[in-house]
Amino acid sequence: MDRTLAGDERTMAMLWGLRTQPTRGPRPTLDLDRIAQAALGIADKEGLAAVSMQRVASDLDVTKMALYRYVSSKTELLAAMIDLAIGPPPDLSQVAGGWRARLEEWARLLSASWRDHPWIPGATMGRRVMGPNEVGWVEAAVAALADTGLDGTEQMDSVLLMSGHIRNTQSSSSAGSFPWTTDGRLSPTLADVFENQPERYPALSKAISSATDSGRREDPREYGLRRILDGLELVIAARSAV
Amino acid sequence: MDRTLAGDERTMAMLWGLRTQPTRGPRPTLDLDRIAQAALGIADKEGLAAVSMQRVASDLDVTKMALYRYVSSKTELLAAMIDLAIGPPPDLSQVAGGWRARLEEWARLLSASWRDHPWIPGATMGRRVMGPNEVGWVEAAVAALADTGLDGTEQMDSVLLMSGHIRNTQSSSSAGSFPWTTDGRLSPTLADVFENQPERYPALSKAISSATDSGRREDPREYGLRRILDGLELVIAARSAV
DNA sequence: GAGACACTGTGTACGCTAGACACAGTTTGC
DNA sequence: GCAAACTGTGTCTAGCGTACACAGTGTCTC
Repeated sequence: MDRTLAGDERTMAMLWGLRTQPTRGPRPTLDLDRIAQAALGIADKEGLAAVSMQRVASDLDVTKMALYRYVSSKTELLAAMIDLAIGPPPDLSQVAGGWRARLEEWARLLSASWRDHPWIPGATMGRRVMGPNEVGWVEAAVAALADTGLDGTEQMDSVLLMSGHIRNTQSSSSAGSFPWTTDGRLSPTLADVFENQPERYPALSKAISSATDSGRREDPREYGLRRILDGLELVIAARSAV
Repeated sequence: MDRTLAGDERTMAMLWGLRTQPTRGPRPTLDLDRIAQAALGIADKEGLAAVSMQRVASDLDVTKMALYRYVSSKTELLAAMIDLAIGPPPDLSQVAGGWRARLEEWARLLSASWRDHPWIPGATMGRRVMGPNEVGWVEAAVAALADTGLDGTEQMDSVLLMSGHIRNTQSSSSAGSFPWTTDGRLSPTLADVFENQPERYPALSKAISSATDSGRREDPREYGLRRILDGLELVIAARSAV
């Protein structure tokens, strides 16, 4: 079990399948994949908060302490669950249209994949350990930028920018707008502020009323994505002009 | 205390100072602001996880149940703490250079403000209620875009894009790069993969080695910000050309 | 002034969490 | 055959958010 490894490195070894499995002892009734699968099912159906060691264990008909034979902490279980949920990366090499079309497809696929796992944005904030699937998605996007003239740092920063945008627009609500909304509608308190005290937030009040007037509700994710890709196109054009 | 209001609306009423304070009864020893301040101090010094009702209460020399006289749940306390941490929005009207210079300044100020509260990105994911300060920051950014020809929806989506980027690059690490790092360094396991099995992630391996070679570590936040602003500039130019 | 009322902070209790540890049972290598 | 290594279980602790009953305190009404 490589108990000598501490924390992150132990988790890395698990995620990347570097565990040496024992020869002696009783046959394990579980394996890491079944555990991660069970946790994933709970998270998808009932939300991330419903995933407790107890709950996962009971779904697998074992006691919660049995899980600790396969996973050193809940954090580690979540890491396994996240990489399982992210799933294998796509192959974009057949997408026609150059880097931009590939990144668009990449974003579309990533977003679609996350739609089934709405807890992912929240779970993938902060410091954590990446699994092979997640790195694979990064690889796919970086590969799309390989021949653009961007250097390695720029390629990775571009992917970081893209994936961050997907995460943001996936999370803040299912529609992906500001979190002042319940079901896409303004809270009564805020609606009152914008309507009856427009001088408090003049630009915002105006923007909101013009937005509700026109009604043409474009997807904030698409909007942001287009801006980002436009921005990338500029720097890429600059690089290849040199 | 407006007990009739449920959940979010109750929290809104608190954040926006719409609570009717009672006349009878003993003098309260606390007030919402002191509680939020105490919670904020704990979060800044010891992280968001250290903020428990017990801990906040003991810092204020009361029992934890006393806090529930001022706050209906921990979620509500966090909302108050977040808006306090975000702080009053800046006045950008004196910034010269048009919308782009204003948004750059806005991003710089927001990022600087969040630097003292590294827990904010994680705490502001998911669904929640916005306070007056947070709305004020949005107002400041929307105001910068008021005369650009963008419609209300586009203005708000642009601000969402900007703030999301700040949050992403603030959180994933203090340096703001991919979360495969401990102290900005690759984990031994990943370093091994990229060095000894470059065929597994060819584009990424190449990008990483070229990045470490050049060493010119540009800030991923600045990089992304520039791309976003460039993208916005394009659409704004298109709007004003019409 | 007397009482009702509304509010205060406290103490106790409940169900939940992650995880440490000791233990008995099972499989394998020597 | 026996020791070593591993399994799942049961028990335990410390902590969490929060519901609820309670005694004390201030004010408003009569």
